[in-house]
Amino acid sequence: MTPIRAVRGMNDILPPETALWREFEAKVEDWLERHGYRNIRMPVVEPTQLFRRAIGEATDIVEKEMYSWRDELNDEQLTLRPEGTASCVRAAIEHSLVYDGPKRLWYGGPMYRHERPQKGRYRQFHQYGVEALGFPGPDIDAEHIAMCAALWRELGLEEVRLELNTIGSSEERARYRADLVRHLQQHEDRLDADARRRLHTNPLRTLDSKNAGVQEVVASAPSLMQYLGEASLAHFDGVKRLLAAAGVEYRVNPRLVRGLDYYNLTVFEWISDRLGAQGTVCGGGRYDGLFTQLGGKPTPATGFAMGNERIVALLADAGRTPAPPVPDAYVLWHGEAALEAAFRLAQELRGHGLRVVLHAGGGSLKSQMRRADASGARFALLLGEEELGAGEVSLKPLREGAAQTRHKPGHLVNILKGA
RNA sequence: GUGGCCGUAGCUCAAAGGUAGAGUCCGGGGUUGUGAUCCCCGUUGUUGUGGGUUCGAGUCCCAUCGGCCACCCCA
Repeated sequence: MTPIRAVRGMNDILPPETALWREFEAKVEDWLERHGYRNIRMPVVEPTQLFRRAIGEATDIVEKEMYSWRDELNDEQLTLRPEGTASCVRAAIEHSLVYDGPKRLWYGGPMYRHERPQKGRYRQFHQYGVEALGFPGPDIDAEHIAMCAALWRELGLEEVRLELNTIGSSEERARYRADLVRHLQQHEDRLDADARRRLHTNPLRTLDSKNAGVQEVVASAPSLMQYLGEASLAHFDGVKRLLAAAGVEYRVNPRLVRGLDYYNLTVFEWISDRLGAQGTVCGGGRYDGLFTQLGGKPTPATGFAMGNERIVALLADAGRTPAPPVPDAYVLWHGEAALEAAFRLAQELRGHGLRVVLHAGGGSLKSQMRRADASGARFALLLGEEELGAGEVSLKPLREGAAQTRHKPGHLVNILKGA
């Protein structure tokens, strides 16, 4: 019988790597709560229409990367969420979360995109998402960026750098878009297939094309910055000023555009050079239009998401794997009669808050001892050895080579706790 | 979705068309300080899968699945 394998691009995360994940998650969630963000949890499955409306029909995600199907029982079109912002805003509208004022929210969990797997890109991957709903000013944009900077510092990731841009309002973008399309069409012979296809669907995306010929055409194209009005420029200035005040370094990248249609004004990306082609560790920006796009009241908002696999990869790369928890005692037993006593002893010690591993299965005393040593436990407790008196337990320190001693079970708690 | 490289024991890797191996791990035993080191013995494979070429295929060819990398895209 051929064994069943995991679905392509969807990975098991195994010990000891899970220890690194849990440490990362604990640090991130502490950091979020410290910044005043509260946890929200949304379903993994949403109506397909949510993402079509929020992310945009002409985006790669909606065009070809969503896990979508028809639930025949209810005749509904459903989709495994490819990102979290749409769900979060949907929930905010559905439950009138901003009715009594703006909200700072965070969530975490798996996202699904049907892409070809490669390093740092998987079909099921994990994100932490952070959304600030109902805040209009550049201060909240800067807060998001600055809190990221703080997180990288706390995680010890010094090499992550910030790229920043503004993409203006939808009106400004529309005017720019028309001129950009005109320019691209004048040089259509030098565009690649992708750029041509996007001419009428998503021309802004050609700005960050890696194709050399396309780059030349883009270099001579008008710049979006020239189309920005006073309000947009002031917003961008506000963000930059606060970042400077907070000592956050950034590089303005005028070609930085986002792959999701809901963004406006501020957009940013945190990038590492140590991850190969998938270097973006965190990305986000402002999305003032999304609430109305999804049928809610006009509500300004900003947010960002980080790719957990990529960040954990950076942590692992830096050799930051935490030591596994060390048991206080490993209980061995010699003979069936001793198993019962060992079982009871282990239970009792655990009841006192001690970490106790009971040897399972048989094996020679030597192999049991090897297990005890491999477990990292501080002490081995042996029951049922011939030289021991009735009810006695032999206690052997595994670390510092001290002599082994004999005890009644009642004394062990104090010894193990005191040591 | 397109292209390049790669799939041999649980893990790390040998075997350049001619009997599938080593280290590690795991199990048993010996030395020992009932643990480490050291010594002896033992288990582990449809060589990813399916076809083909050949007297003979882990090795060559085709397909397929999976992995890695790049394009693409994004977190």
